[in-house]
Amino acid sequence: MSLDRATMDERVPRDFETLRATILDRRESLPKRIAQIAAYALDNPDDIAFGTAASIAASAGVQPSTLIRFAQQLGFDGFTSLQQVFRERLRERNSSYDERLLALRAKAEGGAGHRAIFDGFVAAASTSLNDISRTLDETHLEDAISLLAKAETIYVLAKRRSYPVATYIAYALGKLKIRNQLIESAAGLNAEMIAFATPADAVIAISFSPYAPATIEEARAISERGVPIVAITDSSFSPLAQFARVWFEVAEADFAGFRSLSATMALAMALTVGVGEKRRDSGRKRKA
Amino acid sequence: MSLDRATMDERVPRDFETLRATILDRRESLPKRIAQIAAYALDNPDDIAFGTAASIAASAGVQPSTLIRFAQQLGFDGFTSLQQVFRERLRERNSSYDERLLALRAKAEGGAGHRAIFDGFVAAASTSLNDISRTLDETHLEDAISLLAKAETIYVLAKRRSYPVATYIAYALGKLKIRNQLIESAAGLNAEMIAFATPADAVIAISFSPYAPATIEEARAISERGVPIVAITDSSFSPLAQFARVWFEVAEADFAGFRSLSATMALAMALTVGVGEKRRDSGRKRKA
DNA sequence: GGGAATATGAAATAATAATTCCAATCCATA
DNA sequence: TATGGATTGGAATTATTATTTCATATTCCC
Repeated sequence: MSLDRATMDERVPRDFETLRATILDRRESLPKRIAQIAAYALDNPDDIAFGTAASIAASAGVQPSTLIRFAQQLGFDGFTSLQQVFRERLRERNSSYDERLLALRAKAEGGAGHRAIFDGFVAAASTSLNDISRTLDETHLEDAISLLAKAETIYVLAKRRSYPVATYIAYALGKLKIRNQLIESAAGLNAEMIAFATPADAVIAISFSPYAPATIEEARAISERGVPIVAITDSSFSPLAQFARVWFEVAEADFAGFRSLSATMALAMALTVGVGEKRRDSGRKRKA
Repeated sequence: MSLDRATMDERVPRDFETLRATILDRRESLPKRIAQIAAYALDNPDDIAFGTAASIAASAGVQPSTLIRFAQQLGFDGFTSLQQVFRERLRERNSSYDERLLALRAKAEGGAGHRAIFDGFVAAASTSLNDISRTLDETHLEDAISLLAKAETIYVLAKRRSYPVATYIAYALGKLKIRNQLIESAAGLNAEMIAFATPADAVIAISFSPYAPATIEEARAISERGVPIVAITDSSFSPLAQFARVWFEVAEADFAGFRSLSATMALAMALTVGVGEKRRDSGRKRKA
């Protein structure tokens, strides 16, 4: 009976996500001006974190007192404690991209737990994506897609660490109804498989140091038959590069001895979908 | 003759990097207490951004007046304007990551070229990594690793879109000399393969909506034999979740109809390497 | 349409925080 | 070691900012 709001009401949201959820939840039932400041808060969280009650109120087009009522309605005892939540968010969202990576990597290297391992792989993947995004050569991409789009059958060649990428390419090509053939080693019939390839086909070959000898050998064999190769590899000294018509240099970061595949995956998907689009377009053109 | 400091001195550093450089540059020539607060500022920039002059001074072990002198020595007219620089830094930092993603995604959606496709996949991968990094449940990770580390043989079960992850897990487990078996569908001997599994083994199963019927069916069969399952899937309604001892919810962003695998890959690698570490540790303990 | 409950605006007040000032201390140099 | 200048500590002062209060407006329900 004598329990007041603060005691009987829900707990005060202590982190931004909870706060956000609470606000969205109550949106309908809030008075006009309070709703106005609520919307402003979610749209401009940085302003709430740094501004003064007066400046924020002015930007949102309300009175400072309304801002304080808003905070109280959420269970805080004033604007200041509401603001803390917005500031905490900025601290934790520790996130210049680079700094977040550094933090992740530091945690991964310093920390001992399994979470640290996970962070390490996330950091490696992010770094790789970042790198390739900066360095990818657009003309190479166009060239590779043109080349592959003309192929009757696309052969996909990769072993060991790169094999997952090959299977994903094969999956995606299949989905897009593009004829393709994964050169697998299980049955030992690779040589025969390669013998079917003609210069009207094309190959996507993927290999990173230490280059799987089988990949190199098969790439050589297939290039000698005049089949054009698009290679994804990690340096210009790669043996794959010398057989390739077009090749991409992808630097993958590693963690705990395992390199990320994220950049290679992104490139592989871009090639695949790019070929799909190109075929659709030229199909349309031919009909038109 | 009548030119005062503010007029004749160097420009006031307006951005954090310049400020940082300025401080580092003068480090040697600063008086003791000022140097103390300078070091503190570079080490704890967030505290400067959010704290009050008094609280910061206390943390750094100096008087508030020293803090103000420090600001003035750098050319600011007081602590407040120095603080602005630290706040600005946080603002820009935050937006940079999100804005970069937004920019990428905008280019990907707006742009027509093949580069746009590539950007789309990079953005999808980054988003996924970001999400999983926030949402991953650490206790699940520990539970899953413990469970898998005890297994005699780890079975890996995934089809179609998830298959690349399975092959990478199998590759990595092999590298770490952990006995494992990829449940492949090629030869149609899956049922027999599953029949070898015992409760002393464990399974990593991966499936996303639309769930490959074979994966679900095999997961059911193997769980009925009492073999514990660690599942990676995309929602609590996933049929995989009901068979699993531990399961992870991974939300992958998609682009052009193909979902990213980057988050799943990172998690898969963390599990794999985590198991490797756990086994090494307990092996050591047993010997000791 | 009238009246109570609720919401809002604006200014007064209280709290908090930045800045200044001055005495005390430290340090280099003669 | 004495002396002047620079540096520092701590309290007084000033400025800024949050909060409260109260009068007014709006809304909702009977």
